[in-house]
Amino acid sequence: MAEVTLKDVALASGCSIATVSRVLAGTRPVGAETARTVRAAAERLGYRPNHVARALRSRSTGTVGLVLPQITNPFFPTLVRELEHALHAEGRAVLLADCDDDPATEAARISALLARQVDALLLIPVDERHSREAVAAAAAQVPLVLLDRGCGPGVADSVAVDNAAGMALVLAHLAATGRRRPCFIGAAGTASAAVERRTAYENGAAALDPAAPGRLALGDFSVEWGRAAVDLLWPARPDAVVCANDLIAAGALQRLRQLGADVPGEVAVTGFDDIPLAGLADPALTTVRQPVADLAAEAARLLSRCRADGSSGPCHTVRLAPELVVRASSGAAAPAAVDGALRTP
Amino acid sequence: MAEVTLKDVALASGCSIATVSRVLAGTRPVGAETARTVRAAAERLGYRPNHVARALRSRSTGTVGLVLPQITNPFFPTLVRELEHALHAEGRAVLLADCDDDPATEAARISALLARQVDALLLIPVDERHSREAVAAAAAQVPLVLLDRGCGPGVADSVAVDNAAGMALVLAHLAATGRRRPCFIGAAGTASAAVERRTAYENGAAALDPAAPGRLALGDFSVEWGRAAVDLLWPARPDAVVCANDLIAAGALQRLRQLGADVPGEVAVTGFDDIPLAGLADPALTTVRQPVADLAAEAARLLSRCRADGSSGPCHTVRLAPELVVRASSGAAAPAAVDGALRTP
DNA sequence: AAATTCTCGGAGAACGTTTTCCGGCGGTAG
DNA sequence: CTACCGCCGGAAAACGTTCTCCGAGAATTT
Repeated sequence: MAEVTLKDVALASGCSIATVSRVLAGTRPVGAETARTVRAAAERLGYRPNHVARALRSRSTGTVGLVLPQITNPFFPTLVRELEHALHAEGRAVLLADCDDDPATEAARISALLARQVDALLLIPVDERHSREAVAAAAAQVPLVLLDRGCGPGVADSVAVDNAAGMALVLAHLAATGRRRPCFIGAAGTASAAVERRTAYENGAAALDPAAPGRLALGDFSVEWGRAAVDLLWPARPDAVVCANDLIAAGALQRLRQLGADVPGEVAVTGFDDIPLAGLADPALTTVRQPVADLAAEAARLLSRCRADGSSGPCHTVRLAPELVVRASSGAAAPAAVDGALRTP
Repeated sequence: MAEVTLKDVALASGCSIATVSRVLAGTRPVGAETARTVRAAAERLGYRPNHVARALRSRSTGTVGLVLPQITNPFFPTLVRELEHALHAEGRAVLLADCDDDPATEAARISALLARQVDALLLIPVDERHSREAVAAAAAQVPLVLLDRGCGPGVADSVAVDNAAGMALVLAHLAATGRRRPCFIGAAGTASAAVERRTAYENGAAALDPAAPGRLALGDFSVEWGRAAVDLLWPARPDAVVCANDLIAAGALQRLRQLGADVPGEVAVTGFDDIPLAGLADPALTTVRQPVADLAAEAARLLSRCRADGSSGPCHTVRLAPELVVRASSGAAAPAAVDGALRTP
């Protein structure tokens, strides 16, 4: 049925396969009259080019692999969406791979994708260190852009949000609204987002309180850890809980409410990423919004670019500016709570 | 570099291309000695089969297209994850397409996928009615399994949760915990999930209160609508708000809290789907959990099956049983609130 | 007017597989 | 000893494109 090939069109239009290909692909000028005939025949027969054959011959499949740690991480879906749209707009298809947060699975997925001759890879590494080898190997074969998280220096092009700037926005906001005893709930490990946000906190918090950089707890990027960390940090009665991402913040918020703490009166809570959940939390979460659409656009741009290059040149690292989104969770502090002396239940 | 072809292996192992292909693909028995040599040569040279060439010759790309309305809908990521894993386990790759909740985009994505010669399609239709034509056309070309939502009778195989059973579980639970004046916030339109959940409510709620089926508000599956609908229904002082999905329930919960309503003392709230958000809401949301992993497994199974068939046979429709997850939002009703007379602020 | 370039179209070789067909070789049966 | 039937291996034809040559005629230059 739908098996109309170039040959059929050629036969129907009375010219050669080569000519038909040229007309349809526009690779070379062709006589106006012939072109018309060919196009008419193609239309009439309902010709649809066979991408597989085209890929075999032209050594380009028009697909890019998108490898990510866990699609269920609520930060990723919006990113995936933007990427899918940006790529589709260029006529490329997206091969999706979910790594289950496991570097071994990640390596397997990468080589599966490579075996399928993807033109390029978009990759959010699972782990800065453990992903490195597989990523470097892949980068040697196809254009590869790292997203959101880095993967060691000089491995591949990368585009991410400026985590330090984001954290600085948060701290400036807290300072401006009179918070003086912040603490930090972050993630351990070597993932670049974890490291950058943590050190940005440590560097910036000292301006508020020399002891502040010391008040931090490191776990992972989960709601559960947010809950647990509050139990560790709350006894010190901070007036702000700065979280390394929104999931942690959601957990912290939940636990603080359980403990009867007044947010934001007594203690402010901030997140990072601005996932959909952030606006729904109670109180709504002050957070740092990642410029997801720009991230995707930039990644797509880098991809086209490093395909244009031979393959050489140093790695480009693009950092995009985040935006502070102030919501209820960092609203006005209760005036009485200045020194933590009197606190209403 | 990585351009090792069958020809190279053949040359290195001193036998023909055909033999190498047979050894590596295992399509035909081959002498033990030869096989060993070939395998050794392949190993040594680091041969990786070219999936594109294979696809061209064997007319099977080993890819399936996954088309969904909006990856940002929080119910989908877990489903996508399970599907990706199930498919990858069979050695198939997933081509992802996001439709932006728009039937026209959906049609475009479907034909793009078809042009790329996907072996099959997994599709969550945007709209029961508007998706129909494109879906039927696609189903004529490749095996196609509908997921989560139907698309009119007899169009294609489909696997979904038993929405009626899920709603029945909710109503039974509400009845058992003494709720007598339920209301329903649902979605308008013809999407099968919307229709099935709505009619299941209408049928089941009459047992609690003859007037209950009348208390419903229809909008869409969003948080915003959940908020808005509460303003419509709360004046009638229901003692349970049954929502058609978790997003609506989250919005309803938020608005009810704003209005000072006591959940669950005064009014219970239930959702549907059990998205990650449900456990995080305050109070945690009672909801109906979809058997996502089973859904994915069943879809994968159907896919392999209808590929085995010629293409004929009637459509199979698989309905999986959901599970009620009881959380705080439908806990014990306040004993005093029986007739809505006295209500504590 | 002859020589050169330019334009347009066709024949056919790739691309890397799978698969069909065929031929040789050893064994068993006639 | 000849005929037939495995078995195993090779040659070569697909699969549907793209792209490189080539050649014929028209257009331009010398």
